[in-house]
Amino acid sequence: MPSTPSGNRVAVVDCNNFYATCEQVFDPSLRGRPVVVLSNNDGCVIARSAEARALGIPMGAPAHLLMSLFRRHDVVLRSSNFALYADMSRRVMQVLREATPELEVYSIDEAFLRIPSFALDDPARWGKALRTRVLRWTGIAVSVGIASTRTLAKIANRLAKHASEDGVWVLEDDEETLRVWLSRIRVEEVWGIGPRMARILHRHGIHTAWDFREAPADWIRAHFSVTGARTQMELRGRPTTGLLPDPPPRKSLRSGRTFPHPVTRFSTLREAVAAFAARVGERLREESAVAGRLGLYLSTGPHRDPSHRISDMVWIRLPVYTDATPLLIQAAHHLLEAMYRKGFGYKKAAVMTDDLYPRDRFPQPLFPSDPRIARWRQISAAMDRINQTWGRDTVRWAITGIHRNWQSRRQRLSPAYTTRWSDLPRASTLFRPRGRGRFRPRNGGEDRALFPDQGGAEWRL
DNA sequence: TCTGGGGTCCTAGGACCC
DNA sequence: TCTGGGGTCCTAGGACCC
Repeated sequence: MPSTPSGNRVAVVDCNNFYATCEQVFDPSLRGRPVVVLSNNDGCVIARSAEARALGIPMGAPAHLLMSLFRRHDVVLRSSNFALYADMSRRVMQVLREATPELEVYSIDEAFLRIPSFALDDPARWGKALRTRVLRWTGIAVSVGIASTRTLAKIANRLAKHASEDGVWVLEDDEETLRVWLSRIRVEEVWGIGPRMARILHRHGIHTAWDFREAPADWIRAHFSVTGARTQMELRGRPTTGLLPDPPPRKSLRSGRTFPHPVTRFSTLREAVAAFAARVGERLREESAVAGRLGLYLSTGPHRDPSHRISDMVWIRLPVYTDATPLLIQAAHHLLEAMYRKGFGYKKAAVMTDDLYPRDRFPQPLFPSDPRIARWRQISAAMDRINQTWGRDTVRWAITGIHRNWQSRRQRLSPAYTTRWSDLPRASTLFRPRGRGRFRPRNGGEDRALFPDQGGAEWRL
């Protein structure tokens, strides 16, 4: 099939069934079996292996409703193990980074890539080579969608998953090709069109991606603002944004949980909220950022009686831009005292910060700030260093609780294969894709012991 | 007995200013 | 005290994403 070389080609590379695949890579006994990864509290299905998908297990379904199905088909259940997935993600992205001059990491399992100019003549071949390389070096199968805009590339990626033999799809953007393929994509499957937009569109007889592309532009703009207009432009082959190779600075940070049981006691809530605030502090310092506002969210979850239902969110301005954990905890507790209502069973809580600035150039306060804050910063940073060396929560603030019975159930957790020494798999159990592949060491450092042989064929794309 | 966690962007509307 | 035009900044909340 001849392809038209084009100066503007974007690929989206997306890991297939990412969490489930990560579990299978490190536990060979899971390969070929239906594997389901569960959300926090082992609550609902957030990932399925191909085998589990084939059983008709729906995404997002509450796990307890599916227990008999799980038993009948001997489905393997796993609690989500984000330390493992994040580490595997980093490895995949590293392989991608070596294959393109421009890469935007879009999510834990997905990235946008600019196709290198030498590959523009035959992007499909390049895509296949890339896919092979990722599979051999990480054990993760990916799908590659290639087109002239991100939105079209996302559609190409769907086609790669569902209509292609080799996991790669190049979607040309001539009128005829687009008419054929966009007519087969339901409008709610288009990136950027959610349930609300879809409802309105269906009411107006717009059911497919092609219908949406062909709808009057001013009507789209009037009903769905610039967001909808941009999506339409992209479906017409006109890019509306470039890639963002350097991740832009974060604008907000949050930490929170759904509790395994409703929490009524103030003291328990106080512990949990302190722990979330402490986690936000850690993240701020990791990102070298300071926050100007802090918010607290409390919710009882859905309740039969609306008078027993709470879903509150309150923000306060911090006295200074800060990343000092004690100050964040104080602020969160201040909000909690104002918001807490006796007699309610709280199911969720979260601490969030926004108005973030880089630490080295944040707005200076008019008056010198409390000298204790500098001290708190030092203590927080010292605790970070200890925890980085010896593992998360080696030292922590006493107020964040000892027993922590508000914490999630994670009864089916896989080992931290790649990030905890004691959980390293033995060489004999290691996954060896195609018999010859090896994992690449991420930095020539700690996993050299795990993957001593980093040789293998030279790869050229 | 339930149904995760963490983000971004856009718009409307109020407060405030000249 | 009233009038109007024109602007900025901030925040809440909705919608969407993975």
